Amino acid sequence: METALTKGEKSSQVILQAAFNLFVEQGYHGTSMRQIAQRADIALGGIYNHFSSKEDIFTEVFLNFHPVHELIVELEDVERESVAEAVRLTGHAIQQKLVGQGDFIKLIFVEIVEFRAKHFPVLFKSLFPKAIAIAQGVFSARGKLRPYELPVMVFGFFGIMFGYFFVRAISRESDFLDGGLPDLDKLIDIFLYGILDEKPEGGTS
Amino acid sequence: METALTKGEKSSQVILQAAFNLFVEQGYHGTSMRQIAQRADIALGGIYNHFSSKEDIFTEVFLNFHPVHELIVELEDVERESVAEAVRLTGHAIQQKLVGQGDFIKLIFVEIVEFRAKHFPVLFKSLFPKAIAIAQGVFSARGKLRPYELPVMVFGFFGIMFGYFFVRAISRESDFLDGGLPDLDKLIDIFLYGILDEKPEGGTS
DNA sequence: CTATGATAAACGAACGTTCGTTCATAAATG
DNA sequence: CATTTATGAACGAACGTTCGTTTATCATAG
Repeated sequence: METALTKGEKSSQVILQAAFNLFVEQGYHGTSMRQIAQRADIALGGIYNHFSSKEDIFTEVFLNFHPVHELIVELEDVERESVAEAVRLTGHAIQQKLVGQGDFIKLIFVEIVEFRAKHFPVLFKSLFPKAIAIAQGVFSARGKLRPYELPVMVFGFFGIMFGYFFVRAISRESDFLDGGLPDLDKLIDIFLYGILDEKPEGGTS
Repeated sequence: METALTKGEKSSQVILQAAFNLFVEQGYHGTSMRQIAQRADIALGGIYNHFSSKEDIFTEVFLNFHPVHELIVELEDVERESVAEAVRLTGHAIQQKLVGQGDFIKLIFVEIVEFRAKHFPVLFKSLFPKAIAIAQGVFSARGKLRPYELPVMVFGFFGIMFGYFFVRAISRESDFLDGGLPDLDKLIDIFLYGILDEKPEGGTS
């Protein structure tokens, strides 16, 4: 047994994973402690040995138990040969990390609707400095840019990515698009044409 | 009294409005029938004279009681002198209708998370033909376009708008941005640079 | 290597409360 | 007066949490 976790720590992780899955499947108020207990294979009362309340579990899940922290670390190492390549690699890293790891965006929906985004400032403040540094790195890579302020470009890129995730989240649940998801690379290309002063090299179309 | 509504119809509308507000404030499972009754100023049991269940209320709210239907009608009349102007006017109309009328986007979050988007195909199918017609009209207005497929451009625009609403929804609840919302016109400009073969006239920067 | 005992963890019945819904009855409507 | 609408008490089920108890864990003592 090479696990460095005590039994209690192991149980906490199992509970958080079960809660994460249930929260994105049915929301916070739509998930009961009994469901969490059942999916974590732990007795109902046992949960309270590790967490003081249901909301305590959500707070822990929202602040720590998701892939955004790993994502930030990965993005710090992204190649920055040119703006176009930096943006493309960043987009793909986000897609792989957030889409690959299930419906992370839905956890944010839960936070906004069921908690009025009250935990968000805490998460945001812990990510903000690193995110700004990454953005500056990406958009100051070699390449002539139109004179947009950094936040405008960040939100533009952000919008393209979240629009993509949003459509994915809906169409995964009920595929009203006949599987016709938009091509992320083409969306990124539109963004690149939008911010670059000249045609970006290596486009998809 | 010039209202053409019977007492029952009037009550139905009051109930739907109360439910709409509560659902976007606290989600579906976070809202109780007693809260709806109280805010609509109707006795608890009286609700069931108009709706057969709590979910029936949500379905009605989600499919009919929101501003998207009016929005579609407005968009059909948008000026289409050039692609740039058509896109800008469309963006502003969406902003005014959806942001002005409160947090409509949060109703979609509730639908995705708490109902797994199960009502979405119904809404989508009722809007799809008109939406396609509008999109074709907007993007075939006078102006040379890069050779993107229509769905790619629609989703790109959609993403820009969605990202804007998303940031608004978060920062309205807990203003972690110090009120520094992105400028929608600049975001639309990025999109226009992205799809147009030449500089769009009348930009903001 | 085993025995011990304090602590940590797991258990599931039970508590008080709130939930969505129903019901008998009364009031308002037209 | 027949029908629609409003009322709020009542129902059983489900909720989050607590409780007394049992079981597991693991450093230390023998």
